[in-house]
Amino acid sequence: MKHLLCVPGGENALGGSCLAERFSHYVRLSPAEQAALDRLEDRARDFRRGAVVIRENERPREMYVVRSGWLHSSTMLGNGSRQIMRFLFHGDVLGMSLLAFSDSPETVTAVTDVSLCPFPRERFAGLITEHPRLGALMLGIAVSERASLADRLASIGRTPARARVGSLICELFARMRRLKMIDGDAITLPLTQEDIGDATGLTSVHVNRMLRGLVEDGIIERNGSRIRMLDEPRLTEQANFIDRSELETGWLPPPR
Amino acid sequence: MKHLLCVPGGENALGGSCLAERFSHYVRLSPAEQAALDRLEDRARDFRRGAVVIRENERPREMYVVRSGWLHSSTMLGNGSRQIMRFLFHGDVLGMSLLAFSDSPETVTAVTDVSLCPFPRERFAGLITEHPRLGALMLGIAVSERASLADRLASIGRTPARARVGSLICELFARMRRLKMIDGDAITLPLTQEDIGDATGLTSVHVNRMLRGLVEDGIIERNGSRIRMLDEPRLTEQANFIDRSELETGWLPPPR
DNA sequence: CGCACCTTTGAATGAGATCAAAGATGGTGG
DNA sequence: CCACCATCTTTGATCTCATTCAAAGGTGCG
Repeated sequence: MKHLLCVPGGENALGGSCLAERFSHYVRLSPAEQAALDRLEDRARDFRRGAVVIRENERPREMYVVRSGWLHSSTMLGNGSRQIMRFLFHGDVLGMSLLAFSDSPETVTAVTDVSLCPFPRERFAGLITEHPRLGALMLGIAVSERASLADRLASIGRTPARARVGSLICELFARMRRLKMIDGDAITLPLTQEDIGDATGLTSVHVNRMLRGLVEDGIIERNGSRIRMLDEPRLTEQANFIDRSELETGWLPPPR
Repeated sequence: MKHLLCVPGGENALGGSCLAERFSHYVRLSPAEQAALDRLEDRARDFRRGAVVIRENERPREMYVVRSGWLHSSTMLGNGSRQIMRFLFHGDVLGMSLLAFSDSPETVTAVTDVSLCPFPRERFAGLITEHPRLGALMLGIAVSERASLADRLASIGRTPARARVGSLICELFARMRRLKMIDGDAITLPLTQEDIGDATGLTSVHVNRMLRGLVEDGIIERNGSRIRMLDEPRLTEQANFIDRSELETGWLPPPR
């Protein structure tokens, strides 16, 4: 399980900011925007597998963009159980809640070793003042994350266990495919069945049985932490999964 | 069950835009911002109880701010069941998903008669270009809604039925109190127990039993659609409820 | 005043949780 | 390089919370 670690030197990624790379999936950045984004981020910071990057109820100092590795965001309930809200990959923003709350409502944990590009909230405010289109784009990203959460809510609130697990698998495949983190038709999950349970509102025991059922029905194949997709259309349909990774950019204001 | 209907004439609310009123809860608007907001909205539009304002998978033309009345946003699953995501009150924005998707991922339905202030997406883009602080504020609102969804997700995914119902009641009390929609320590819910079930991931039968249990334990009191809160601290604790209606505005860029 | 819709209640059923223990797996240090 | 230990997966048995099914009260609107 190897992941890119820190690239030394003043700049972050190879020649540009992490956020710029993410944004450029949606729009063609103007030179001025590109330059402003290059000034946004601090030097990349690394965390080990299991490290807590942002802790619930604490006051994060910065926001981050994922450069490499997996993370998840979760909350801890009073009764000791955990709900995982979302998994974060390359290009995902963490700590956005800093734009609404001084104390973080969520814990963000590194699932693998990760490298993150940090940037302070105030500098971000400057960025979107100078470049409103980028602010609008970030708003679009926030809205789309809200929709993903809503999908997961419907999945957990209104579908049986098998569909919940299926839906998570579909989502991971869709997102990882888009990031080329997929190997043919298989992905590697650095997750325990307990993690999957915490994301789907199930116990690890029951997750095990559901996975097993999906294998028996020839929908997926597993060995170790590797999952091969055998019948994606069927799983997508059984799980009510809808891919929302496309972003509508037609309404955005012009660049500066 | 009476609600304000349309105010005829060129302007929307009494001397200003609905969105301006919402924003002014968080920041003091500059004259330029105020003026721009006044130009944002079209004439208010009314819908009857039960009307569908935005339909899933269709292409909404505009966004709206709630001027009066209740609505909820929901999705319909393939199996015919419904998940209610969120209830919308005075000042809430609907159709924000238009900023990320061309097709709406959610249905928005009027729970009571409502009056809404519509504004087109493109004009909104112009607004936040001229006034980046308002864009930043909208971003904050989107992020805070995401957090509320996350809270509900944890509630549904990881707490028993009684706590789920309790959490919803706490949320409604907190939000309605802030909007002065509360009468002493009681609120009026224009919801059926089926609606509550669709919001909490339960059946109406079980919602009934849970409400009944809360009454028996002296936590709430009911008659008809009226709910009186008798022991809010206890309910808040049992339901793991956290009020997130406060918004952090310290990071916002200066107004124009 | 009557009908449609909502609430309430009981009994039976079932999906998923809990409890317990036996295999796998893999990372670590000797 | 191997052995050991911790962690994770798998499986079975039992239990429980919530659903389902069914039917009897309420309530308010037209």
